[in-house]
Order: sequence, then structure tokens, then C-alpha cells
Amino acid sequence: MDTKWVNTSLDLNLNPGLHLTDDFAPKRVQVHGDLENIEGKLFVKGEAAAAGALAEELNRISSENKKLSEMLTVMCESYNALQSHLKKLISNNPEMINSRKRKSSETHEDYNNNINNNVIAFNGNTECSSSDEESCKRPKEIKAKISRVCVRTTDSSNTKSNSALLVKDGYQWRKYGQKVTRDNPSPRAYFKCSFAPGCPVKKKVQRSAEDPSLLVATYEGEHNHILPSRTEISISPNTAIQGASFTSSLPISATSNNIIRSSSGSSTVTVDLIQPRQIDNGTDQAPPDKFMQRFLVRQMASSLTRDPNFTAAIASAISERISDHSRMEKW
DNA sequence: CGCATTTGACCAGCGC
DNA sequence: GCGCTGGTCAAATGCG
Repeated sequence: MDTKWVNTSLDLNLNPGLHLTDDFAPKRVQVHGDLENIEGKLFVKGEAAAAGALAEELNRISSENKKLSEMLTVMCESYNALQSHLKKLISNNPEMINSRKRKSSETHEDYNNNINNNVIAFNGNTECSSSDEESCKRPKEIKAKISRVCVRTTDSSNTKSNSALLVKDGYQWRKYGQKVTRDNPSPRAYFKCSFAPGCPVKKKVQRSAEDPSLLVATYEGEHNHILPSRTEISISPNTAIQGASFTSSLPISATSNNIIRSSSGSSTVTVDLIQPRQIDNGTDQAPPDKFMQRFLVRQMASSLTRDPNFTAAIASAISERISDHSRMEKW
């Protein structure tokens, strides 16, 4: 059996023309398979060009599978490390959580942090953490699953606009109220999911008091309907995902086309796990705005890797591709 | 004209 | 009981 070293790339292109970061730079990947034999069969048919393209695509897919497997391993290791670290912290300081009661002086955001079942990290650092259900027992009226998502808007001039409190996430929301809270000068907007009748999910969106460019969206409850036809996380114009822990309240998963899509205003950001693309490795001269795009790619990747659901979706996509590859090898 | 948004009023929970 | 606060309702308003 031949062993070939092929130079392929995992295309996590989040924007047309966006070059990959060093983390995702192509590497030499070992691929086992009789690729020349495949090409030979097609030569007989007089389709040399098509055979070459197919073999190249096969190599690319193989290497992508390898890369994704490696990434998945790293993700799981990081996740397990964080989880064990969190457990260690909680075991060392059990009173840290249990002793916290809601007081009048405590802000509502603190209250939400206490009942938060899902951890969000902002600015690359863990802002709050609590996944221990025992430590998160709250008054009996709070039963709905609550999660929080933060997005950073790059247009600070829009911070006083009510319409800027839009955090599109693929679902359809109807605004039913707005309130100015005591501890935050910016108003809090209340939304209900209107994608399906009777859906109990609610969403609160408010700008962070500390950082007005940061939008904090709090999701309550779980959707009683399937995800919208296309899985996407879309943030309002001039908004970038800063950090998010995606739960069932957020529509993110690999679609049947294995495309994870994130729309950002007019521009759509797409993570395509299949489609091969040409990467010009030699001329990686990123324009100035590419730097920000790369940064966003890192942030998104960092956010997504924290979510076990996402890793599960990635694993599913990988296994699907591997099985496809196995079938092609037999052919 | 229909739908979504706005906004003031109302209600419930909590602390004092 | 009273006042404060967050959450929700619903009429008014705006927009396509």
C-alpha cells in the first residue's frame, strides 16, 4: 500500500477571501490508500483531468478528517481540563456558591449568574461559571433553562439605539417590553420566541453596564419546535461574537450539509466542513481588516470548542465523512 | 391594512 | 403595609 504525503488544507474559511490563521495552517498529513490506482482506472476511461481532481479532493478530505480529529481531541482535552478545574474550585470553596443569597444590594445580573446553568466566557476569560446544579438551586419558580450569550458590537455610536439591542440567533423573536433597570442605564429589552406558536422561550437583551459595546442576551426556557431550516447564528450589523456558550436555546449544529453558518449583518460567515477551496499559501498577504477577521475566527473557534454539543456535531460530521471516504477507497 | 415595535400601566415578589 | 424593582400586558404608534 502506498503512503502518500499530501499538502492539503482544512478550510475553515469564515469569509470569502479570508485566509486561515496559523493554527489552521495546512500541514502534511499522512494518507493511506492506493490513490494512483484510482487515477489509473480513470485514465483508462480517458478522464485524466477528472481523475486528478477527484484524487486531489480525496486527499484533501482525508487530511481534513485528520485535522478535525486532532482538533476534536484537543477540544475534548481542553473541555475536560476546564471541567476538572471547575470541580476542583467548587470542592475547595463550597461556600463560594452556596452561601450566596440574593440581597437587595445584589444586582440582577449577579442573580442571573447564580442561576446560570451555562457558562459563558468573555474576552477570552471566564467571567462566570456555574454548571453545578446542586449549587444553583433557586426559588421554585425558576425552572426554565437559562443561558447567557454575549456579543460585542463594534459600532459604539449605536449603543443608545433601541434597535441595536438585536441579537439575531436564527429564531424569530417578538419584542414585548423594554425596561430601564436600576443598575444599568441602558434599557433591557424583552423578547418572546415567535417562531412557533406557544414556544415558551424568552430572551432578555441588555448592554453591559461596564462595557456598553457588549450586548448580554439571556435566554430562558427551551424551544418546543425544531430549529429553523438553516442553522445560523446571526448577530446584528456591526456585531461580532465575543464569546458564547451555545445551548439548546441557541440554534447551532451541523446541518445535513455539514455547514455551520454564522451570519453577521450583511456578511455571512460560514464554516464549511466539506467544500474544498483553493488556499494560496504562498501569498498570504492579509489586508488590515483581515487581522480583525482572523481575530474573530479565533474567538469563534474558541467559543465553539467550549461547547460539548458542538464537538458532538463535529464528531458526527467527521464520522460521516470517514465512512464516505471508506466507501470511496473501496471504489 | 397588517404586523412589529414602543411605552406607560399594571402586577408580583422581596426587603424593610 | 409600603416602597422598590423586575417582568408582563396591551393600547398607541410606526412602518412597509
